[in-house]
Amino acid sequence: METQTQVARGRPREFDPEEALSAALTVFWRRGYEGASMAELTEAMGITKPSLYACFGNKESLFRKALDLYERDKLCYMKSALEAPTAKGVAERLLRGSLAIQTGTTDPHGCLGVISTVGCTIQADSIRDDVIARRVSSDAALLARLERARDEGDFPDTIEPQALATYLTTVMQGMAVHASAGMSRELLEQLVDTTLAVWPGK
Amino acid sequence: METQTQVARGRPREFDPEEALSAALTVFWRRGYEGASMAELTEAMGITKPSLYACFGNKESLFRKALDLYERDKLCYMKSALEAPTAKGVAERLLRGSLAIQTGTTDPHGCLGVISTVGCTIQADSIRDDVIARRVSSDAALLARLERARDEGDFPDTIEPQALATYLTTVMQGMAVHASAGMSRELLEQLVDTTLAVWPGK
DNA sequence: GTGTTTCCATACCGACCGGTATATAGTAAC
DNA sequence: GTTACTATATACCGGTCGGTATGGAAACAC
Repeated sequence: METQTQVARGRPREFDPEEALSAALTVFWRRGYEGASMAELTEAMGITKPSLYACFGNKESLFRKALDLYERDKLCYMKSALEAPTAKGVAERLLRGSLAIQTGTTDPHGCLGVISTVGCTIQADSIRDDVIARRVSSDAALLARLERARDEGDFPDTIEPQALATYLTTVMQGMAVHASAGMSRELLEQLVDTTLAVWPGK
Repeated sequence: METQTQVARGRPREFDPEEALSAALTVFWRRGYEGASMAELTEAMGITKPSLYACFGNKESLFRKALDLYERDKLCYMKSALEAPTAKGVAERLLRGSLAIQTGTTDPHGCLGVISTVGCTIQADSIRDDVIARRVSSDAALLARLERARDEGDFPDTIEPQALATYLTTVMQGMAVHASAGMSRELLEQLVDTTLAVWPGK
């Protein structure tokens, strides 16, 4: 069986796919899936439409690859956040991590997942479902972490881990909406502080 | 000066503008401003395009009228919520009111304001700004109410009324995102209970 | 060099977008 | 009835959408 990488033949491409994908991610982030036109995408990526289709498939395929990049580069803080020693520590890392992403100076404000979930409406149902499915899997990890925290006595037994997980993701999503609407970083930091101030337990 | 209402002349319209507007609101609610096509709108409203344009102007004007209807019919609970005796009472009325709207059995799930804020991207900046402006004005009323609550000792002085207002609207917006994503009413009720359980003060 | 493969650029495709011109049908005033 | 006026229905407008056919340019193997 031939496992060797195929030898390059013919004219090599003149652009870097990763850079182009990063540019596409920025456009999707700012415009949403349906709001991003192929014209704006190709211009931001610095390539022409045939090059885009040859390299990334169609628009939907491009979006999924951009979503992969988003999870890998922007949502990596979530995994490490779950390693905090207490439930409140997890919450703080998640909230501050969300804040950092959603109010960055270079990237668009808001959360790509929220934008895609709320904004995709028409034929993009499969996109929407995909984004929601990804969210579900990350929520499951958070739930498992909070169940452990409950066993370790991080918060009162009167509060269900599921309820606390839903509550925390709700604050993060609401923060994304506020960030999309242009709320200042100072107010969003105040929001994080308030959420932590009312947080039950340690 | 002639203040009498103008006498009807010519052929009267065959549809009820309020019913048509209500149908348009449902479409905008489910699809967002840009996702709602004139074809889908006219079909849902049961009228043809010329009738729509003659009665409601253009798409943007129709949306603003639908937004007025939304505020009048769906967001009316907000005003009465501010009349609750304590800050926690205000929060509970707002949260349960949001929940009722966003998980209704007939209307689409989620909040039209959030959908319009997050989803409008391209040429619809004026729509977006309008929705955000309306939100700002209602937030100001909430802030004033919470300042009074602070003076009345409803919650500790360590928490700023502004911070608490931002926090509460954040939970409501996050709830709208979850509702748009299809979260069950049971989980959302649990979310409301949790938010009230951790609420600071009375 | 030649042949082959692949990339890039342009022009184009059908479909749909928001919006409208035109013609017909229907109602009120007279 | 006639006239004036307005709603409706159909067909259509230019523009943009996502996606592609075509032709030439560039780099590989030989």
